[in-house]
Amino acid sequence: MPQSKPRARASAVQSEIKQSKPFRSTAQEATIALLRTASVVHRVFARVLEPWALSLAQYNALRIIRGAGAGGIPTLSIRERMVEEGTTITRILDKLEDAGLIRRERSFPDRRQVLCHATDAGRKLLDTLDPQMDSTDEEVVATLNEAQLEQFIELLDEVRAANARRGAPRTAVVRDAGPSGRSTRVRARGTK
Amino acid sequence: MPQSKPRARASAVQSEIKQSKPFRSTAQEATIALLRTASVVHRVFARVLEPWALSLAQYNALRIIRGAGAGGIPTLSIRERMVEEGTTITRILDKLEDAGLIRRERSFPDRRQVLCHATDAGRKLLDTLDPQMDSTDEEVVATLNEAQLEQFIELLDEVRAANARRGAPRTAVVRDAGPSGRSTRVRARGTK
DNA sequence: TAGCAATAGTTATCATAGCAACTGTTACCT
DNA sequence: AGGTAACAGTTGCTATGATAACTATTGCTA
Repeated sequence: MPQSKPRARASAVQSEIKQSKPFRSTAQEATIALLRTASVVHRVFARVLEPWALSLAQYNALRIIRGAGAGGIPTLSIRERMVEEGTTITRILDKLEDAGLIRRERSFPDRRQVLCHATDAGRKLLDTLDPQMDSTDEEVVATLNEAQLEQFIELLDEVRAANARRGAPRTAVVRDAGPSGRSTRVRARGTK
Repeated sequence: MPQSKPRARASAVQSEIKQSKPFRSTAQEATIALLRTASVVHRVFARVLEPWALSLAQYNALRIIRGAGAGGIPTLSIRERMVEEGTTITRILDKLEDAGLIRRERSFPDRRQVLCHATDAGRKLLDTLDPQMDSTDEEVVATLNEAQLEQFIELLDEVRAANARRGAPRTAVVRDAGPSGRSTRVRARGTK
């Protein structure tokens, strides 16, 4: 892989973070731009949700639960669908339940599962929030035209797909196998 | 910008998070892709740094401090240059100091400032880490060619620039371009 | 059918992000 | 000078993220 070529174009990130020296590579500039941009956009959404005392993670979970409909949805299924596949799903749901936005109940007959349902209050809150969040989506990327948007998504998808394995959260891990080699529990995610 | 048109191309994000319905808009798909991708990439870097018990934020701070050279650098200048412009710079530096990687001292004659310097141990650690981190930068975006990389960076820069104000941390330090040339700290919220 | 592993979820611990309130220091302005 | 505002940085509080250890239930299988 060729290291950075000298770059002609002025760099926004470079001036923003006041680096005197250029990035060591175009690749580095890209990764930094990605992380910085996501950080900024994350805060934009957080600001929108702030008046309702909802975090972005809570909002996402709530939307997933509403999307599941009357049948409810088990806890870990929610986690799989979260935007940031955090491992803290239980506490997020605790908060939503405390706020009266969702309801949880053990499922039958598989009593291991806990099914989550949106309450009327939860659905009502989302009805209020949806238009604002939709607008925010549009505003955040408003500087890009349709073609650029498509490009943007494709580039992001490629990068994410290429790093999905290395960047997967660490989940269930081994309870040491021992010499028998009998019981290696492997990562539930990132296996294929 | 028109709301979502029906989209032909298969969506990676869509299948990953198991949405049954399509995104409500292309804009939404883009914002979700951005946040998800950054989350994955962040973890990739975290994994690389994990053996040294360094967080990505700590690594960035350390690099900034090393870059400042012998003169040292004041605390808040570090924060301005951080990739994620977090407000927790003091505690990040505490950890680096506890680990013996940096040294802090009150500056003279302006005794408000605290200048940070990299120790020999800090510089040595970075010398070890730099090649690995450089490789990781390359690996993360390895699926993109140079032209795509440039595109990627430009799109990210545009989105970030457009949201910089709304997405700024609340106690952001704003270098006011006022005639006096003095810098002023304002609350991001009431500003402009 | 006894034993063990896999699944579903919770809890504990630690580190970090975000905000706001606080201390100490310097600069400005009259 | 003296008062006030601005600056530099720290600390407390709360929320979230990452990981691992734990309980309870179900399923496999020998």
